[in-house]
Amino acid sequence: MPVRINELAERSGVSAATIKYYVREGLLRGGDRAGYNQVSYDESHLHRIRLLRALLGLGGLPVAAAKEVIAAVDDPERTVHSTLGEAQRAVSKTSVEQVLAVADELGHPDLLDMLEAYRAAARQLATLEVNWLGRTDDRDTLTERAVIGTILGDALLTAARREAQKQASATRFTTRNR
Amino acid sequence: MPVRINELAERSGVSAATIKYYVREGLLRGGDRAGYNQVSYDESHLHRIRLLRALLGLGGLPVAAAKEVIAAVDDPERTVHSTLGEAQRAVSKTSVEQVLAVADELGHPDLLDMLEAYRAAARQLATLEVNWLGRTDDRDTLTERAVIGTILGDALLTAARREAQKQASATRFTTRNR
DNA sequence: GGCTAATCGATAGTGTTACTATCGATCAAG
DNA sequence: CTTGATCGATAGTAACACTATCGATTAGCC
Repeated sequence: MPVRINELAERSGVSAATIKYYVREGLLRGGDRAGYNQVSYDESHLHRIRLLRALLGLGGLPVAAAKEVIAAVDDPERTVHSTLGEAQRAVSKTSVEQVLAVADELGHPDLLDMLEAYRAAARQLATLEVNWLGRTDDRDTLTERAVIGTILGDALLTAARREAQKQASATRFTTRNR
Repeated sequence: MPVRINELAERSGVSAATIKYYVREGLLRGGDRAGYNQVSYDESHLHRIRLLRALLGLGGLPVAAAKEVIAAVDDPERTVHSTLGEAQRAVSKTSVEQVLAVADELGHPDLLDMLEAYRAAARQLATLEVNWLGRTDDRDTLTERAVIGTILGDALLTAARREAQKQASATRFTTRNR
């Protein structure tokens, strides 16, 4: 179902101007030419825009970082492992060491005491995630799942954490003292 | 040890101009007046700047959100529970539902299958964190720990997750196929 | 006492990011 | 044959987080 830019804009929920911008920035393939002012977009463009919105919105990636992730997904030479690495690099803002250093500076060095628990939980989830990834055999789907698992997984985990904290804090700090 | 703005700038690592900006924006108390062009800052200002940098840097909060968190920390009327809630609100960008909806749109509705595992891990950590919080009795320290636990904990968890994923992906995708 | 350098608060300017709007040329569709 | 959509190029905008400059004043050193 080939469509023109305005319909693509409607379906994807981003403006035509923004689609042009994404094409300019190399985030999105241009449509297929069919005359001087006729270019047609298809399902694949729609899907890509949705992926982009997930990276930029939920993932909070800057456009430049999203571009690199997209490039990794599109590169048929890349292994799943290296695509996943690229996705991780894109979302990495801080290392464990940096976080602990800041905790130290703030006078709460005992944040370190929780590190092992965090690591254990992370290991457990990572195993699960890698299995989730591998549910498909198609290489393109697999690499896409790698970035989705990284980006959406991050968002999902922090959202779940907030829910759990809210719960834990409620039982701890409202039923008893303080 | 009362100091002037330039020394505070040096010690904290942010410029004098930025300190003035933070004061203007209500993120930082002004120093104590001691004459027309004499204002002195102390340890508490230094500590506050470090907290700010953690919120703005590691936490990635916009200045406006950091302001609200700071206000909650400073409000003696607030319970720990509500301060923690404020910190969570500030970092919340997405809910579990939103993330799952996006996964659906992208053609990976089975991300849902991992939700329970994420929730279980989150619950476990949340219990730990709340205990960690409660290691102090001082109310001010307690509320500060609430925001530090939320913000730095988020950063620490995602960093640990990346480490674990890297590991898991390496053993799964480089030793065998693909 | 005189001079230099620092400080004050106020206001204006800057660089970056992610779009958004406008343009003239061209063409599809009714 | 007219109307309206499209094209790519270029310029403009809004928000954000600072950063720089200003004239008035004064601390601190010789």
